[in-house]
Amino acid sequence: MAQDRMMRSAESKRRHNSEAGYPRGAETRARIILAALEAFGTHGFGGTSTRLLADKAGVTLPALQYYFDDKEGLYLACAAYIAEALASRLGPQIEKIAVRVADPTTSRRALRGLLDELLDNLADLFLGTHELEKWVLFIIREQAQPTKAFDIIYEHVMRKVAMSCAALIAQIVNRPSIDSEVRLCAAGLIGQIIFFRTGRTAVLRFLDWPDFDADRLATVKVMLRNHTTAALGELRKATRRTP
Amino acid sequence: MAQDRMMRSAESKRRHNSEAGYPRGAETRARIILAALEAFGTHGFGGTSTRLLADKAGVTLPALQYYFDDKEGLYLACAAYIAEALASRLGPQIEKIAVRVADPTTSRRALRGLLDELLDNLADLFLGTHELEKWVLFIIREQAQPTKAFDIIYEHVMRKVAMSCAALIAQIVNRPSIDSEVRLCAAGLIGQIIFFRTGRTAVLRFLDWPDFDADRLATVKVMLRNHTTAALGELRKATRRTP
DNA sequence: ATAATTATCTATCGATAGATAGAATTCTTC
DNA sequence: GAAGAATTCTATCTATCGATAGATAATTAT
Repeated sequence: MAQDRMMRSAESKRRHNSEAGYPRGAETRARIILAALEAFGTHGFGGTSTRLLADKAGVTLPALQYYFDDKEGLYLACAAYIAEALASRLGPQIEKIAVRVADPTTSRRALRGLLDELLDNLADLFLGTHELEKWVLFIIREQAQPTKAFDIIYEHVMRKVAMSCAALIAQIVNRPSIDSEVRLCAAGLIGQIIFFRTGRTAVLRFLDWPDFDADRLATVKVMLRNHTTAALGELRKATRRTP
Repeated sequence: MAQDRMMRSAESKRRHNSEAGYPRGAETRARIILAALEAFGTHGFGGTSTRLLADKAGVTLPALQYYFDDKEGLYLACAAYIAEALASRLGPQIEKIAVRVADPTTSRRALRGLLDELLDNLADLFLGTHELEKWVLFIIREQAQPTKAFDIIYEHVMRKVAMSCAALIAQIVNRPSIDSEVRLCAAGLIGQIIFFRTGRTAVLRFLDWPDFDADRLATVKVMLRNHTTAALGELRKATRRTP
């Protein structure tokens, strides 16, 4: 029995038993993650102290170790939370695209519509003002300097979205979706959106805009759509040259 | 006289007299900045300890306070260094563009050539492998979370580059360079390049590339050029609709 | 040469970082 | 309502943080 405790202690120092918990514990855990998401997004991992995290979450310091072992554990839990939240938000659309792409009767016009829908959705997600806004900062930081958290978000969300985008483009220009140029095009289109978020400060200053309000976001979307049309056109031209 | 010393001490705690220095001091100062650029870029401001900075620069801790007052002062000095380095690297090209844009006899084809040159240069700067590579990380971080350092870099470099790009586009599509759509187009084109750097990890993983080597960088540049052609085409079309 | 200035060092400060032990409390279950 | 598990607390540890004092060495000016 003492042996048993040693074993248990050896495999994990965690005191919190994650498989069996009281409702109150789960709520506290969630509260900590929500607070941490904002803090990590705003100040980064190094710039956020555990005491600040505890304060924002309305808990005492040891609660963090109790639920997440250590600071990094909490950080990774935030990444997992984001990955799941985004996956559940984008999942249906991605599945729908997979179905329509697999269906040979789907018209090119319909595929293009799905692509616009996907990019619009991403633009709203990254540039619009909503509850996810704080999380985006977390992702942006991970892009700039990937940690383990990046792997989590990439595998659960980014890869799927990019694949989805590439599949649509591939079908539209009649090429395999593994094609480098197709994937490069997908990356470029998605990247343009992401940039307007990562480079937000610079872009807004350059455009002399106070913010991406609804009207201005619409203007950006128009530009994105034009670029999509243009990019697909160029890609199709290239396809005809080397069929 | 004692009064005088008090006054001097009050106006600045800095012991290092920046206007009059020995050559050796200037060299040490430069060495610290170079080391700090890499460290700050890699670990961020909060993640870099002054002791690490001192070690990397081969100086002792108080040297940092001696030359830069405090950690933040060193950080801002890094930003100023980057701004100047980039300005001197891109300055000639920007001036050349200004001259050619002001000259009404410059052909549209020539303007397009200048635009491609500018974007190619930016792609090399941000995606190519060279001595500036470490500094880029510093900028990327500032994009994600702007501090005072961002203002320095933006005003000295980004604004000028973006203005230059917008001026070229404006002239090509025959619109004023203050036009929102023109600036948005410029931001989009530059942004695409920046994204391939900020989102480097994700992009490389998605494309299953190990790195942006010379060949692959060339492929990216081709895509950028296609997008430029396409974007200008769309913009000109829009101009004809609303002249 | 010597005085003044500039540069660098050793040693150490107070503050805060992340983490933990162990007691006290709350909740669930029987 | 008592036992036992889960949760939260107070108090504290050690390591490291950025910063400074004050002495010393190096360089230049007179």
